[in-house]
Amino acid sequence: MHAFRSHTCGQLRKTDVGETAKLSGWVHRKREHANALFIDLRDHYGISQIVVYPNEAFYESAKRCPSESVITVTGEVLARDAEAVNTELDTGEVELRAQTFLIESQADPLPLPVFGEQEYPEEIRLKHRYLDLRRETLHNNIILRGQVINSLRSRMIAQGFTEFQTPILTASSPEGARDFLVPSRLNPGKFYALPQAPQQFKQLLMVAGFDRYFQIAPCFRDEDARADRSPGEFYQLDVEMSFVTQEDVFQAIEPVMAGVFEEFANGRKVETPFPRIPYKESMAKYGSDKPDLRIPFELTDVSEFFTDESKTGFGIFAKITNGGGKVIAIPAPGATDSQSRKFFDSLDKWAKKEMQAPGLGYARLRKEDGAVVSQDPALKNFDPELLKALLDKMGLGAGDGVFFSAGKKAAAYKLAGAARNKVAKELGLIPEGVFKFCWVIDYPMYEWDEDNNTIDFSHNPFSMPQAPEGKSAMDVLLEADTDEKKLDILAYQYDIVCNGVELSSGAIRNHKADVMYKAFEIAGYGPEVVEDKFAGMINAFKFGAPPHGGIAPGVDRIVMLLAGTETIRDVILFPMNGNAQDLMMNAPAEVDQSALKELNIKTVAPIPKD
RNA sequence: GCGGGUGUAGCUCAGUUGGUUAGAGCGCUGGCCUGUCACGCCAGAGGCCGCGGGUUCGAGUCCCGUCACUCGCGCCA
Repeated sequence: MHAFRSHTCGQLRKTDVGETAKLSGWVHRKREHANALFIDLRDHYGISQIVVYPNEAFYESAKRCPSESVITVTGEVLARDAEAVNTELDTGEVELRAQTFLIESQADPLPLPVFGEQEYPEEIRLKHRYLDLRRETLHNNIILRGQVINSLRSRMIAQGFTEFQTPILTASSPEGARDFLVPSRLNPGKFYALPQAPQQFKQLLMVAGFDRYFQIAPCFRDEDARADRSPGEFYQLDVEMSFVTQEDVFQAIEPVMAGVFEEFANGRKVETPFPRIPYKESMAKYGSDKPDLRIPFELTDVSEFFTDESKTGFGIFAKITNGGGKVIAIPAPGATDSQSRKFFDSLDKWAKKEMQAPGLGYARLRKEDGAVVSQDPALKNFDPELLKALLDKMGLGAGDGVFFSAGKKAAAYKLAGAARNKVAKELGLIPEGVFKFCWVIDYPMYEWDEDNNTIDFSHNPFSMPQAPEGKSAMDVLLEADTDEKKLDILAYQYDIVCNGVELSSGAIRNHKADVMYKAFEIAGYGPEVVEDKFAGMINAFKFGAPPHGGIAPGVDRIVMLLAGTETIRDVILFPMNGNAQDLMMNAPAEVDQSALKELNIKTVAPIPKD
């Protein structure tokens, strides 16, 4: 018989009754009864019940064996009596009567109980990740992750893509995030950067004629964490294709995404085809370029209703709208009927505290003398006809509520978009069990940089500017002789979004060197910047570059959506905490002076705050 | 960098307007129980109330500071 097991803990069935079996695993739970000790023995595959009778020499040792110790048990497979069958377990019709009992590895008292679905503090979970990973939910999430990646790979390969491995030690890449730097021993004073994405490499692969590239690519960005953004590193399904239009990229990727989501949906619906929403429309309707389409209501620009203070009796919004600002209405269907005043006040408080906004106005709508009115400040003194027009435009009536986000255009929409998500969540208006995707398209090429009062790239500087029939991208750039015209230029730049989670950006790339120089010139960068920062790529484009484009959906976020978890850490094996520290491995850490000396590096004390 | 929340037993939490010896459940230890499977019953151990300062006759509770974790803003095209 094998040294450790003849079967796994999830394997034994009624057909094995009478056989001698050997199982190894972790002591999951113990139950001592008057005349028998029951042990739930767990491994990766399942749980089997071990029964130990008091006449066995090892009874005391088994009884004292701490939870999560690893043991090996040999014994006879017994059928359970009908009333003793556990229908919850696949192995519940049988049990193993222990005849030998060996503790392979005894466990100390646990900092983190494995049994049960109790929530535990992040700090302890991360420090003892190997224990947390034994727990069912996390264990299953990680298995799911492996299956999803496998599915993505096969779907890409089936479409004629080839997987490539691009360098990890490379030069600073053009993505715009902070780089992780790696000092070079052989080149004193110089540094590699870890790739923020294999962007230039995949474009170079197109120049090299490989036509269809993909990679489950590790990416490194030194930016602060969020619930859906792991600090430091993440994986994306990096894709690039030659001789394609934007539509070709959509046709290639949409079936992959829809397919993998359907494969692991587990009863949840995936709506296809994915709607396409222009960026401008997305901002207007949802206040965001990552709209959650599950939410059954949209934003409305109601600025025009608030401009005349003599008709609204509400000076603040009049001042804002007359000063070029916006008032954006967020409906709260049924909230006046279903919620107390506290609900409305708490959203205002949330806007002030969490969003660091001036506030969120609200109005509760009730029927009085046949008309729908509100006694809350924003609408209280409204001209009746104007109020009716406002409510008609938004389709609101008695029993509903409405919130108002007011301020400069960008800030007003940003708060409104966040409020739309918040209101829908609190009112329980986000349906579970459905994945609603969309493509957000037609991103602007440039945006106004408020801080520096200049025009800058709004997204990826390597996107191809859109040009109408008969005109070239170069024509479009040359004709944009005012800031206004420059800001109107659209790019072949797109995002794919699912349930309000941004899965990926992508673009048809700018493969023409002259157009690239011109595009950078508009954003205020001379040719030397292009040549210095993006040397590898721009030089390659001078030797015959195919038109190409691609996309890079985030693997962690895909798994997160499929696993239904709130934080991205729940689909990552060994995540770092919010301060980008690995509490288990103790990283980052100081290193020996000798190592620094070899790298020609001296550290200095951190500059004290003020 | 900024803001919110949290911090009480190994873990999840309760702890009233400041008032005697800070509690419960889970876990742990010991005992009991003829079959449990979140077993049940009895008993026990376990606390710098995050840390530092202050107010007060008296602080888990109030004030100031600080640290940690977390959520968000900035940042991440």
